[in-house]
Amino acid sequence: MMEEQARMMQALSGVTLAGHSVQGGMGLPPPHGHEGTDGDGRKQDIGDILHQIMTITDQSLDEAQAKKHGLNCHRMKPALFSVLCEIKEKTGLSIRGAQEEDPPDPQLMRLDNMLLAEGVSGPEKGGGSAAAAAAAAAAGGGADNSIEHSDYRAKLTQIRQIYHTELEKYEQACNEFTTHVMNLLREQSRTRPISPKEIERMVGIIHRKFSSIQMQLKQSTCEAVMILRSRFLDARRKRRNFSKQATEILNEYFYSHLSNPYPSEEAKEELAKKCSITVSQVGPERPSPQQEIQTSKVSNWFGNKRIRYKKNIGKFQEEANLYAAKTAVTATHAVAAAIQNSQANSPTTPNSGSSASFNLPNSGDMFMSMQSLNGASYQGAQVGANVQSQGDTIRHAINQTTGYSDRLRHPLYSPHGLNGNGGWHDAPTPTSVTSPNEGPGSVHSDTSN
DNA sequence: TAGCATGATTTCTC
DNA sequence: GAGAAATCATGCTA
Repeated sequence: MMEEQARMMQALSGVTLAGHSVQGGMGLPPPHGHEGTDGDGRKQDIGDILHQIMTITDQSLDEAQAKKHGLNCHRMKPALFSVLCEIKEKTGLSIRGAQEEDPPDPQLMRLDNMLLAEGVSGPEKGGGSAAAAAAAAAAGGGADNSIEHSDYRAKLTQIRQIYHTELEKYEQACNEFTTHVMNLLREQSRTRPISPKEIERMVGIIHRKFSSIQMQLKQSTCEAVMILRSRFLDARRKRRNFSKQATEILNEYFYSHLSNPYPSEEAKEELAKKCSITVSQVGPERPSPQQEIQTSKVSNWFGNKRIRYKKNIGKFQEEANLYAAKTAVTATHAVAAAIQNSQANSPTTPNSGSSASFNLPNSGDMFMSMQSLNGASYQGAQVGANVQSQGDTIRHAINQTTGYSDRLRHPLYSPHGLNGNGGWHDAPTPTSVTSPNEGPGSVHSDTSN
């Protein structure tokens, strides 16, 4: 430091002051009239001043204050000050030259791009829609995942809000600190050679420091988004078993349509609605709409069931028999009740039975079984009005119950729909899918398969 | 905790 | 795009 000052002193004795030589170039009037000795006098004067500046720190506070005041009022002060500023500026420029041309930080660019892509930074447009859409595509469903998406979006919005709040805070703090430092430097510039450029430089340093803090914020925000994303994707993989009731409904449908276990979209929706009661709960929380079985889940279930059934018919035989027996009993009771009902009521008012909304057996299986139940074809049974009426009522009654009537014929139910290759597609597709007695709430079997 | 059950996902085919 | 088949990953139970 002392060496530097000495160098400056040395430089000052011959250096230019804003382009002019010290001697006669300062615009300062010679203190005394003798040209020959004036130069030496001024040099001595400047030397004195510099000596005083250099030794000011060695003195007591009071002495230093007094000397400072004297120096401030010295006639040479403005000139000397500008020279010092010039020297500082020159040295500063050489240091700065290397620093200023910083290439954009690739790490920062990556973070910025990611935040933009995730919808955290940049204009708000339903934050993270791209990510959510990607996740939706991965899930293989559209609207089915809307609930999860809304959760994801809600959490992303939270992150976005926190990010922007923190960013604002940082910017505010940066501005406040910058203003404070600028004021301080301006204040000090009265006693120290601080040029405006130097203040600018200082501001730049402060901004760089604050942007490094911002980078940390961006980094942690990115991490939060990644965690959220991975959790969201993991959540899709998590499963909870369907409730017993739901499984029974699905099984009933499956075994009643064993010749063609491909529910149509409507059937899937209906089944989804029917099964939406719950999925089995592990915790104490109550079922939410999120837990409702959706049509895609129904598709999954049927896909799994078909495959597993086909792979191990023997194992599922028991289950099939169980459902057959169970529903056969119900069906028999229903038939008996229907006959009784039809006899008690007016013969001209058929279909006055129950109004169950979910007619599982409105399928080819059911229609075929009706034929066998009547001991003749359905068409052949239409002999008289009463006969027809009774036939309709019985058929309706069975329709309203379960439709495992084909199993009434077979004490041990066999999967007649499976072909030799183990596929269902070549199975005898029911000729009539729309049973003559189809109700508005009935579920169709998918004939496209 | 192992082994089975089962819902979800991925890959491939038609 | 729907379904088959394989596979993954979690839930459940003995």
